[in-house]
Amino acid sequence: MTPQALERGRNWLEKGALRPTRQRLTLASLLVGDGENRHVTAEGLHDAVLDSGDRVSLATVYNTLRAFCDAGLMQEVTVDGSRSYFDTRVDDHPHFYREDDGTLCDAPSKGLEIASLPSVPEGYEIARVDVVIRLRKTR
Amino acid sequence: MTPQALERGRNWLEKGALRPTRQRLTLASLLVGDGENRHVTAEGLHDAVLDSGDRVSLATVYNTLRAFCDAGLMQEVTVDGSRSYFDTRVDDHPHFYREDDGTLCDAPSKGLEIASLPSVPEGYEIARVDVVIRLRKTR
DNA sequence: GTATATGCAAACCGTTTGCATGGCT
DNA sequence: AGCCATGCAAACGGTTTGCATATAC
Repeated sequence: MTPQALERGRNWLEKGALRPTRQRLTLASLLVGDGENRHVTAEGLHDAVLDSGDRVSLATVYNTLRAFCDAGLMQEVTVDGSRSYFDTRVDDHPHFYREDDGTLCDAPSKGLEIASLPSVPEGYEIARVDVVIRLRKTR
Repeated sequence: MTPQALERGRNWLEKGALRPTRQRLTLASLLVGDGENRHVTAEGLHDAVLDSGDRVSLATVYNTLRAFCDAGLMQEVTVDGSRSYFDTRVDDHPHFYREDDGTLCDAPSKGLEIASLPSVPEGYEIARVDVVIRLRKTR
């Protein structure tokens, strides 16, 4: 955990008006410490914490990821019914999902062009358009 | 359960090379008996069975929906981490998801136009493109 | 007769919650 | 001091599974 990563984590928490507790700083640094977008599962992030030598309970990882989402710092992405993914990038953008290893990553959004959207039923408006491009290994 | 619905269910099972047991016929008739596409959850379909006066165990509903998917008769659609949806329409098409009541339905695919797709990572090909248009009530 | 499907209840697994403790401001 | 965050373990809900029974072919 570099000082810079910690600093980035701290700023990020501030942006969400969340108190910089030890656990939140640990998670935040792992998530945004290098300035890259990240796609994690609760379990995966928990493992990453343990690997880094720190310790945060799994329940707190869940609660904290939820708190990050509520604060608008992250976004929940649904690609696989059995697990939730959390994305540090919060704008509406397409994802690649590798079916072989369950990995999620950003798809270059410039490549995707949606020319038109179906007309929406009366009384409703579009909250978000989720695009998941499922990838399988070529054999 | 009309004779015609039963007949449709029977043909549908045949298409998937599945034995026409009482339970499968019941489910099949409810799913394709009127020729319309359907989007169901296991729980919802189970309720529909009970409402129709028949009886199939919930475990069998789950197992049978899975069997239908394996046979290529249905498709699993992931929109909400907490539940699985099953769709009788098996081609690649966009969905409307009403966030207020958790209802899933087909979006008119003619309305959606994807002009171009992001280039796919080396060694992978596109298995499917899932498009879920999340709808919220206008207030 | 043999393979396969069903039902039940128990196992399962990711996630959430209640409650007592500890830490931030 | 007061409020909010944390940890643990237990609860939870949707889904799957093991095994004995029943059914299609």
